[in-house]
Amino acid sequence: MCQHRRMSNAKALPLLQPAVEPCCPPLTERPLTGEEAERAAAMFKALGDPVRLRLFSAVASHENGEACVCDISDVGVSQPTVSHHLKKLKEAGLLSSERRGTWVFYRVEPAVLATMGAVLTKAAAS
Amino acid sequence: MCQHRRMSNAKALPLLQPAVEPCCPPLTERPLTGEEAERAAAMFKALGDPVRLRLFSAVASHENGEACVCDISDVGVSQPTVSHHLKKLKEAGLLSSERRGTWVFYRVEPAVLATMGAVLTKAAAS
DNA sequence: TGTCAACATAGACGTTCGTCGATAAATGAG
DNA sequence: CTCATTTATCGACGAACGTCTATGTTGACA
Repeated sequence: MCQHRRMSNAKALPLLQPAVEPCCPPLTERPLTGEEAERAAAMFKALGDPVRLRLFSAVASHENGEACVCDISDVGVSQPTVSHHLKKLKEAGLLSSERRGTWVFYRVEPAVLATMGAVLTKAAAS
Repeated sequence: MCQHRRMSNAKALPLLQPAVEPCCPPLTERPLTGEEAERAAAMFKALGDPVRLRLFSAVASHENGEACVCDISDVGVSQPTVSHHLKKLKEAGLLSSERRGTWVFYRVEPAVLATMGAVLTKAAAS
C-alpha cells in the first residue's frame, strides 16, 4: 500500500530559485516572435490535456506543493499513463521530481507558473 | 490589398460583458474534477500551438484589442490554415469575430483571459 | 451583371498524441 | 537472495491534429 505520510514532512526541499527567464512578453505587448511562441506554447500545451491538468492541480493543491505519485494517481487512467503525463509536465518545466525511498515526489515550479499567469493577466489588464 | 485602416476606428464595438463564469477554481485550491479539467484544458489547449499563440498575441496586441485577419496573417502558414486556427480560438471562447464589409475583425475576450490568468497566478501565490 | 479581394470550408495526407498491456528498474522487508 | 511494491519504459494502436490545395461564399465596385 501507500503509507508514506510519516516522512512526507520530514525533509523540506531546498527550493533554490531556478532563475527562470520569462518565456515571452505579455501577449498584448507586441506580437510574439516564432521562437517566443514556440517556448510559450509548449507550456500551455502541457496544461492542455484534462488528465495532465488534473494531475498538476493535484500536486499544486497538495500540502507543501508536493505529492507522491501514489497520492494523485486516481484520475481514471492506467498507471503507465499517469507516469507518461507526469513526464510530460516535467519536460515542460512545470514539475520537478525527487525520489525518496520507494516513492517519487513531484513538486510544482512556482516561478514558471507565475510567469505563465503574468503572460495572461497582464494581457487581460491592458 | 488590405486598406481598411480608415474604418478601423470608425465604430467602437459594443463590448457587452459576456458574463463569463469561471472555468474552474485556482489550481492550488483543490484537485480539479473531471469536468472542470475538461473545460479548463480546452482553453489552455487552444493556446498550446505556436501559430495559434502568435495569432492570438497579434490580435491582443493590436489597437483596441481587435484586428483584421489581413493584419495578422503573416505567421508563415497558408491562408486556410490561418482561418482554421482562428476558428479554433473562437470555439475555445478566446476570440470573437465580426464582419465589417469585406473584412473580418477578431477581438479578444478579456474576461476569459483574466480567468485563465487567475487560475495560474493564484496558484503561484499560494 | 461581372470581376476582384477577403475569408471560410472541404477533403486529403502525414505526424503527433493519449492510451493500453507487458515488462523493466529501483527500493525496502524479511 | 527473494519477494512485494512503486514507478518508469517499451511497443502498438486508433484518434486527433496541423497543414496543404482546391473550391465556395461574401461583399465592394465598376
